Amino acid sequence: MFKSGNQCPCVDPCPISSALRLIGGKWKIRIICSLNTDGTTRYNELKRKINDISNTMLATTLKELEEDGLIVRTQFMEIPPHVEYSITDACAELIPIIDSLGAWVYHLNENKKKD
Amino acid sequence: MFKSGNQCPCVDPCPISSALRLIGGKWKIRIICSLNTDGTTRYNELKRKINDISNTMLATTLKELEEDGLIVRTQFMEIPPHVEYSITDACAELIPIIDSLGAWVYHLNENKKKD
DNA sequence: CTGCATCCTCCGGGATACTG
DNA sequence: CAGTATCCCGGAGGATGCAG
Repeated sequence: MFKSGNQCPCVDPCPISSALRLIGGKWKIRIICSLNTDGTTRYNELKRKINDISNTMLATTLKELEEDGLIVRTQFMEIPPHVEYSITDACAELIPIIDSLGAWVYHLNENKKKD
Repeated sequence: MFKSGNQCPCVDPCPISSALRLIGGKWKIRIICSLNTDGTTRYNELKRKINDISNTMLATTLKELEEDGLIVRTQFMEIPPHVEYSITDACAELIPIIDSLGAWVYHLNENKKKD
């Protein structure tokens, strides 16, 4: 198993690179953070909150996140259509990790200002 | 300041997206992990350890990592040239974070197998 | 040994229009 | 409302050769 505390094996598949593929790309973090902050959200609501994202990218990114098990899609059989998205428990466990990533970058930039 | 524990502000510049830009791309994690595991390493040694990387990508990626303050380049004024690379303290602080990312992906995949 | 210059390919991502 | 279909472009990344 993968023991936390180990160094990256630097072999394929590198688990860290796998993680970066899951949350990489231009929009995934934005979507995850939005769903985490505001909870369950509908498609068009999400589109309004995440500025400048196109339908193409929102739809394909949501599909990828769902396939990777990071978000859940709930479809209500109504006319007009009604679909809701929310993060999974696995994705919730990711939040503190990416949060510490943000803190790390903050400190990195603070130290650069001193130069 | 950026307080750990906060949600991602989902505004530009998102600190998490900034972090992903610093360590994203095809080779950065590989290089960081290699330098972290093996310590100070010369250019060609690095090229041998990181399989399939071209000179173009190794050189440009190393330069980016150096500009971002993640690695240090030490040049010895010799003929033939002798250059050594190692991670900075700031980069060392990143290791446990990306390590927990790896652990997170591992558990994500384990849970998928049960389906 | 440690790179840089050049050229090329592929695909992430955007614009626009259309649909059940 | 919640997406698909289609076309397109720029930039990340690869191959090869040259240089100090």
